[in-house]
Amino acid sequence: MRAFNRFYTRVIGVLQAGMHDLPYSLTEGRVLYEVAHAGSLETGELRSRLDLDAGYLSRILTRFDGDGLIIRERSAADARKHLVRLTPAGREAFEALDRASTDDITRLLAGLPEDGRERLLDAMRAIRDVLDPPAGPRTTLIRPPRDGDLSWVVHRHGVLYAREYGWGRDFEQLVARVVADFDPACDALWIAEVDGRPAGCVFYIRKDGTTGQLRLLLVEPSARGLGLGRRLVEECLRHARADGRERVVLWTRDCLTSARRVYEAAGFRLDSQEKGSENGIEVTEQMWSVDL
Amino acid sequence: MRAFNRFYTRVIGVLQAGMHDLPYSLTEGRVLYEVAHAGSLETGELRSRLDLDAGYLSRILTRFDGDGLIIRERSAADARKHLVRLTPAGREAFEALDRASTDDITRLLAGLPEDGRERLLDAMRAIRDVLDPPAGPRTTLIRPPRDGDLSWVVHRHGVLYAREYGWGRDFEQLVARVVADFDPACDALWIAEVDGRPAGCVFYIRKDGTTGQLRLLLVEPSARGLGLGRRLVEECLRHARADGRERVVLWTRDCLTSARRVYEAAGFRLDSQEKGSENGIEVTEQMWSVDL
DNA sequence: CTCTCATGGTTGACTGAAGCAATGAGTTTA
DNA sequence: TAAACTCATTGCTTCAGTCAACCATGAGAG
Repeated sequence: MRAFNRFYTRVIGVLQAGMHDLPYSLTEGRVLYEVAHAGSLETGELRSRLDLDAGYLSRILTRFDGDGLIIRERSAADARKHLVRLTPAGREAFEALDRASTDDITRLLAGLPEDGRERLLDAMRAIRDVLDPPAGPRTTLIRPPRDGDLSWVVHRHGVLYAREYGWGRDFEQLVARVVADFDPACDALWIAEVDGRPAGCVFYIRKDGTTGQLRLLLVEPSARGLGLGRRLVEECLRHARADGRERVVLWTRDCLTSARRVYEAAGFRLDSQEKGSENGIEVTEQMWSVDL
Repeated sequence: MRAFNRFYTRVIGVLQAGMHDLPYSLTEGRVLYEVAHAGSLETGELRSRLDLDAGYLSRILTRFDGDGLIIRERSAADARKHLVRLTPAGREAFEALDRASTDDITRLLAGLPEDGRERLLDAMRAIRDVLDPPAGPRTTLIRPPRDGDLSWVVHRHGVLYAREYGWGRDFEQLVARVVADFDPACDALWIAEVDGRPAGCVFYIRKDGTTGQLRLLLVEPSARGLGLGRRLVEECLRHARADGRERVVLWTRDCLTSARRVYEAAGFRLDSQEKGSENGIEVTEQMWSVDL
């Protein structure tokens, strides 16, 4: 991590060096940025956003005012406070700055291989998500599948169960078979999204007679505790009723305790279980069902 | 990307703020770091590594010398140059600095959720790999499959072909079926690695009689041009011979031009082709074979 | 209504980081 | 051996940013 910090400090340094021909320091640029994006802003707000010293900010604003980039005026509500907004000249200065920065980044990105940009942006998003999880309630959504979801399902099952329970090839193939046999004409699949990215899934499979089967319920560790498991199961049962089923069954293993709680809450009851083994690991297969 | 830069500047700032009780500036810390890691270093080398002004560096070194952290001595080979190395006190100062930095990072990481650390480090590695690809020749390897590879195969096929050719659910299910039907007792799979990470694959499927089939040849865009496709196909044919096959066949589509070149180079010839359509997109299915 | 105190902004003085340029010691080359 | 060059040092300067004193305004108590 420290190696990365050293490295990235240098990257940022290189990008900023490219902007040295413009007459604004980094901090001044940030001020312009904030004011440009807010339209009109109290200086106090500006100060706290950029974590600047009041005196320093005052001087910067005085200079900007002198250069005709901004207009400062007293707040009508509280004459102690000042409001700041950009003049046309200020907006132009901001846009020049913005353009210079965009150019630098474009130049950097242009030197990258095909898929590099995407990987870069993915990784950056991941870092932000980890270090500074978006505060407010995360937006969740249960939706029908799209292209790409099936391979996502296989991949995440493989990765997560390998990590959490050590299940290997047999399990991956089992998942692949379910996905391969999935028939959109009579089966169904829902994907749970958190903030626009897949975070869980469940399959509904139409069995013979009046029975349906729930399969491959998964919720990403990072998305647990949001009630997605419950909603996925509910969606599945609702669909089963609409599909004329009288009963839904599912297979699971005793080690999947959090899934079990979801099944119980949805009305499933344990019908039978038997011990088996996979790759030398003891597992207890369970069969659950619910009457609709 | 700019949002990330702003964000990460703040992260680095926070980490450095935690070290403010120590009497060294960021640059001084970097100097200590370089000298500590190099053992003994010419000041010129130091200057170019850290990209410092000669005067500024001279002053820093003078101060360090005064504080008894380093020893400066003239180079025996060229008395204009100076050599710098740490005194025991200097090493101790460096270690204190190092410890403070480690502590800060540990504290930051401790506040993260379970899988966060891993995602963070993965993402950081990805960013470095993209922005500053390890120079020397990349190490490549063709190896038998491990746990997790099957789901990787499904996932990358789904993602890459969706991106490059717009193939969707049908193709994902086709791949899933191949993976589900894969029988390690008579079939085979090889994974190509670049720098220790999966970058390609190929399946060998034993067909009836004396025929084998090559399936799901894939090389990541970032790993193309390294000859991995050729090596995967060779591995597959070698195995087919060892498995007593007289002939290996494969299906492909005419739009996969780079794969075609690999097949031709390996001795495959086009047997037949027919037009079809998938999701409304025209495709030409081709059948190739090679006699062993 | 006015006095007091809190808040917000401004200004002057100051510090530390860092760059520039002149200087001098030492080295290489014509 | 003199000229050209390299390298470290030092004085001067700039710039970013902090601190503290000060002034204007607003809010609440008597």
